[in-house]
Amino acid sequence: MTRSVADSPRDDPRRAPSIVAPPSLVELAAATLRRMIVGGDLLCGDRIVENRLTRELGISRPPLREALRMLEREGLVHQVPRKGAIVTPLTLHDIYEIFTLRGEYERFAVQLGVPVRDASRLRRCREALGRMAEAAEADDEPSFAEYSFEFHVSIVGLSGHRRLEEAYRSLQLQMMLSMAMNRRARERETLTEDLQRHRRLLEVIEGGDTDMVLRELSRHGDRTFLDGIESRVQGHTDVALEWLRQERANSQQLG
Amino acid sequence: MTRSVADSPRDDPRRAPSIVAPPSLVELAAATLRRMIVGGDLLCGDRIVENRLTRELGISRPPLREALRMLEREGLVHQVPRKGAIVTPLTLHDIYEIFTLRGEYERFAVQLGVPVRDASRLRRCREALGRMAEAAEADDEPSFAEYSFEFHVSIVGLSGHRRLEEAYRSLQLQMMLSMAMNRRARERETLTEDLQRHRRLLEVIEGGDTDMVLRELSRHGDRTFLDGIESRVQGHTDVALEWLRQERANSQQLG
DNA sequence: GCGTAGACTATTGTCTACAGCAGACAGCAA
DNA sequence: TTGCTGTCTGCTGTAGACAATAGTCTACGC
Repeated sequence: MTRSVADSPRDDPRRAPSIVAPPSLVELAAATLRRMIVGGDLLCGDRIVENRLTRELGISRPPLREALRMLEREGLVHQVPRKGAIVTPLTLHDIYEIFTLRGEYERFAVQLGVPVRDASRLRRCREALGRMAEAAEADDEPSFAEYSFEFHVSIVGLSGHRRLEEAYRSLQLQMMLSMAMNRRARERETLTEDLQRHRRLLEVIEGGDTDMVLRELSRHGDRTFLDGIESRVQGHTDVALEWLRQERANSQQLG
Repeated sequence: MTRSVADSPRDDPRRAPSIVAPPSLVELAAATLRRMIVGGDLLCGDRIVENRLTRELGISRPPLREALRMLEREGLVHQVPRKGAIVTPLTLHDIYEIFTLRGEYERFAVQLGVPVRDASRLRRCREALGRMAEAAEADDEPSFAEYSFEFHVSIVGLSGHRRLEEAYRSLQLQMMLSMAMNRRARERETLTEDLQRHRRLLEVIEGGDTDMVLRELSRHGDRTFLDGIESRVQGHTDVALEWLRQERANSQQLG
């Protein structure tokens, strides 16, 4: 794995392009933790004991604690004073929040970024898609998920809106966390089919018709994930249940 | 000042309601730093030297560093490995990003939250407005800004969407940072006029007509702040300049 | 006079150690 | 046997110290 799904964006235009990007233990620890969480090594609600992790990662507590603070603000970790940290437990309401907000981010990004002005941004999408294809070829599901993540972020990146992209990246991580709860749901769909969906999306984007992209996005969603979700999580608020009903109705209508 | 604009939300429903909420030095340091930054004690681009701050705040470096990590993810502070931290410098493009994304957040929140279902959420808005009125009465501008901040956050809180509210809170802090760059612009408008604007907004919200709230919001903006902004910041991208032109055209048309 | 190499200072990155609090368990009493 | 209380262990919160690196200033050579 050459680049983690969880690395901080290194392409901040404010920083002069340096030949070497010296990593700090904090960033490395944060990246590793993100991988562990979205990869399913740590499940929702699991306690995160600092001493144990320092042994596993081979670092001392201060950098680990700073990394935990970062993940806390990203929403992957929940810290309670004097009681420690746990992987954020997700309720159905949380999943409702994650999906709806992600939808808004994507919609706004497409409105800003399509038709595409900057060719280099499109290249970034194509590269991610290319890596997805390679991973699908090799039947390497972790890598596929990683590059799928990068692909979606790069789509939002078309907007040229860094804050939007960063917010989206953070939320997308939470989405991967929620999906780590039930991997089985995704197995129904083959990597190849998934790849096709993404390829079609990029084609529509290159077409430049904003509305058509929005329609394609609305049917793009990972709705298979939502099947039977109520039985696997708690926190069933009214709005969340209502949203779930709507999503399923749309899903049937479209596909 | 009983409650900082920068305090973390204590009303997380996942945490059992405890009699005492023991503060940690990290949170206290983060709150203090936020106040210093949005209050204008630290200006954009100012270096943040850890040792100096530990002396000023009377704490040691580890909690301060953790606080800095939090502010970094909030976008108020920019850290470069082995070179230290600075208060995030803002370009015109940054201001474009902050304003546009904030607008999207507010729009989405209103769509979800108006008409209001939960009366307790409305009470929160009214309380913030009440405190604004008190501050205006006393001609206490810092407090007024603080409660205005809380008012806007509580408006977004009507949506019942915690992640949206948190993202909005973070962005609103950056907006206050950008406004700290030129306090003069706001002096033209009296606190009373400002209060009236907010009061009208809340009335429209209580009316329950979503579209009408959106219209009111679109003319609510702090556009006086944008006057002559180009000369005070750098980073003039094309999209940012185009946006600025649009904003001014809308501003003239509406008011 | 200008450029460069060296040392020095200031600042960040990291680690170890100690203090304080929370939860668990055992012992005692009713 | 059940409930309470005291102790005890493990964890987090914080502090201070050490190591490493970047920036700067000075002195030397060309």
